[in-house]
Amino acid sequence: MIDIARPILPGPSPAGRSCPMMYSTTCAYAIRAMCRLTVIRPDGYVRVQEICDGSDLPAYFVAKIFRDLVRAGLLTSAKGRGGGFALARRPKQIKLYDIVEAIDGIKQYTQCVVGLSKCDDTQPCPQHDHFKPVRMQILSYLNNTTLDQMSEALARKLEIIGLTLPITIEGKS
Amino acid sequence: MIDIARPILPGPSPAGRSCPMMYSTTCAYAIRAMCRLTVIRPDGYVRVQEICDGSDLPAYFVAKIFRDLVRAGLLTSAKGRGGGFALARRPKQIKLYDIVEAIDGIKQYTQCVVGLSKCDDTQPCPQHDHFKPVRMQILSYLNNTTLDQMSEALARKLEIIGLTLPITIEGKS
DNA sequence: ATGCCAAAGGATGATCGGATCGGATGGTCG
DNA sequence: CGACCATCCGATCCGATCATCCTTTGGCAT
Repeated sequence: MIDIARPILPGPSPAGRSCPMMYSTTCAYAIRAMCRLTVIRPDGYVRVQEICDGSDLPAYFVAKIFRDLVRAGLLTSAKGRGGGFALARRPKQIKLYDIVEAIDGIKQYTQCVVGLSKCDDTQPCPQHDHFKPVRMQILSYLNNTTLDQMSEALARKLEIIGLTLPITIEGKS
Repeated sequence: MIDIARPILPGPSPAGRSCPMMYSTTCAYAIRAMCRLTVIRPDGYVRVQEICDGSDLPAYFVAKIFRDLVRAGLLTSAKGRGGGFALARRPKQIKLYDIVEAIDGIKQYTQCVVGLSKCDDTQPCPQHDHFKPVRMQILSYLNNTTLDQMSEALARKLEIIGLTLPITIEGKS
């Protein structure tokens, strides 16, 4: 089994909140789960359980997240035997940006870093100008990274360490 | 009074969590409050109330945050009349990195973006490699931005829009 | 010394995101 | 048709974060 540690340890943390740097925990789950789905079967339905097996991804929660992704148009779903979730588009056509937009929204990437909603107009913001290039690079990263690339990277790494996801076609686990 | 909107509107948000992009809400408060402190009086004690007046900064909460910053060695404090909080070092010597480290911690900037604690060793991570340059730029931003610069920018913007912080020396509000 | 003042600290409540569960819905296959 | 299967949906629990209040501590000035 894959020994993937928990997202961010709560811990005692004299200094350190559990807030991730860029993605919410939910969004990180979404990204990882979609990558695994793509690796397992990029063009067919995959059950949630199949995706989460052998990882620390919480199946119930991933199912809920996937529902949101269906509404967002990134996934399709099918009930009943042989059902599950499938990509709505080709992996190359799904950008990291799309996933983040669907789950976390993109307001935070257009808003002020320190949380002032109108720092570019009349509201003073201590770092708006300096931060702009950083923000640009992040957005560029989100826009230029595709599910195709990410799942490719994941597959390669899994191969290197000698692990395989439960790749099954028309079969059961 | 300054009409500074709340950090991130909760709202109905079909897609969007209230989690800021990089800093926790608490950390954003810390940054803004320290900037205001610096603008008001960079080399003396300033009362919390004085800092928060005319802003949306929650005074009680800022007071609590400042306590942590005292423990972290970024601020000093003095009780009684004429007391308050003061910078422990010159504004040029205080990096944005220091504030973030004290409040949010820096684990998130060294960890994997998708939350895998050991993605660089044996754990597969779908985007570790591609994200590296982005992370580098963010860290560089945090390390090269000083309180001096930020408060300077804040002061300039306040001036442009014709607002002044309650700058009082030895006086009362 | 005494009174005012401001931070220190603890206790508490509100809110939100993360996570779980049970039943409803609807499709598939025999 | 009817049993099974997997998503869908709502309700809910939990913990951390955010925020407030009140009491205590200690320093300054008169």
